[in-house]
Amino acid sequence: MTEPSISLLRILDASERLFTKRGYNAVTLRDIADEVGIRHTSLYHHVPGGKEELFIQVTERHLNRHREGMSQAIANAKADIRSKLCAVSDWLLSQPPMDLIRMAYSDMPSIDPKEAFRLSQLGFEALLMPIEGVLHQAHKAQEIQYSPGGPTAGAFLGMIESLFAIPEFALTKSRQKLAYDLIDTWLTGLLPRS
Amino acid sequence: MTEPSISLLRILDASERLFTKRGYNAVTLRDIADEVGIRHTSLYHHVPGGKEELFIQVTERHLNRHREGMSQAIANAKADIRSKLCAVSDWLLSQPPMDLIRMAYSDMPSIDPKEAFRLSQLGFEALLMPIEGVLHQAHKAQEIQYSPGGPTAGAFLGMIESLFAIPEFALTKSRQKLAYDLIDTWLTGLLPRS
DNA sequence: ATTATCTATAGATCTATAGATAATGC
DNA sequence: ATTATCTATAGATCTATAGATAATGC
Repeated sequence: MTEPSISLLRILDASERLFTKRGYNAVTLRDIADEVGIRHTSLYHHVPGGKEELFIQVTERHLNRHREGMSQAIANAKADIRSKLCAVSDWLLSQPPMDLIRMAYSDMPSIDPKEAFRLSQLGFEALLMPIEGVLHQAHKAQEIQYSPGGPTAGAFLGMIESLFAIPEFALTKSRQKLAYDLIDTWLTGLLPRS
Repeated sequence: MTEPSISLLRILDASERLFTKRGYNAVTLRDIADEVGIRHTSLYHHVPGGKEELFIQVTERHLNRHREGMSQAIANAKADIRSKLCAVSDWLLSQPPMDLIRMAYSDMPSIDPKEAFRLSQLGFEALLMPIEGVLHQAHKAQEIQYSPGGPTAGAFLGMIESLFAIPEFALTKSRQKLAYDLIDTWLTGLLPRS
């Protein structure tokens, strides 16, 4: 594992910004090169595989960071379920939107199926498994009612990510605070507690 | 308002299938023409504005159908909040995934900003307003606790749409049933009711 | 006569390669 | 000497237009 050069890092960072924002197909090598400040042909010196390899490297790196960030957030949070979920939410909102539906329906069909499968797997491990773990833990501690292996972890992710659909100018509170409200509601329920 | 011809309808249907599935940038006019069974140049006879007009027409039509379908679902459901939300969920799952994040970050930046704004507005009216209405109604009837104008409606949408991220082969139950479970949890809360 | 499709083609853009030139490291 | 960038260019693909040909409606 050799250290990536500064140039490569700048390329990966720019690619990540663009790919995560607009998706694989809406980004061109020119866009990336422009953002780095070089000609687009120079990208091939660092990433011979071109656009597809760039996307795969960047997505893999991003998902690994997510796995790391999620487990850190969970480990450092207080033991109760609310603290854990808020920590996960903080982490998710600190990163660019992670749109699993776009990944599955739009990005992945455009790349090599084998790599697509591997990345999907990694996405599952990095994003859903940690949440599932938190819920499972709380379930074992009899803190919550919940049936494992269901759609709950994915739904939590979708709920938090939905905050990215609110445009900046329409935000009255920070996304973080909105997320905490959502988590509280999710824990206690919409129905009044007699 | 003249009736659209059969050919135009087939073109719009094919476009809608492809655009909703893969997004604006991942679909080419060739893809659409292939699915219809004509040459891609023939599309211009029906839609002179080309790809962009096609996308706008199709998205507008889809969102109008959503507005109609949502309000129908809500109107026909029983009066209690759970029935209303389940009806909304049934409707949403009967349609292709509606990925608001992809729309906002990937599709919309690729088209005329004025049209993008109009479509976003329409999306808000068609999808979020009806859900907001259901919550508001239930709040007035003192059925639920909830603060209007917040992220709740969007979160509900994100939660239901998250079920589309589960691949077909991984589904143990139908998406519909998974959705009902999510709604129940959302209403009563994860925390045990004493 | 009108409507719908086709062929041929222009022009733009995109990914990618080859080889020349500049910058950097010993 | 090696590494990173550039210029020039090939080849593919995409959107779009013009004008010919076929199908349809009166």
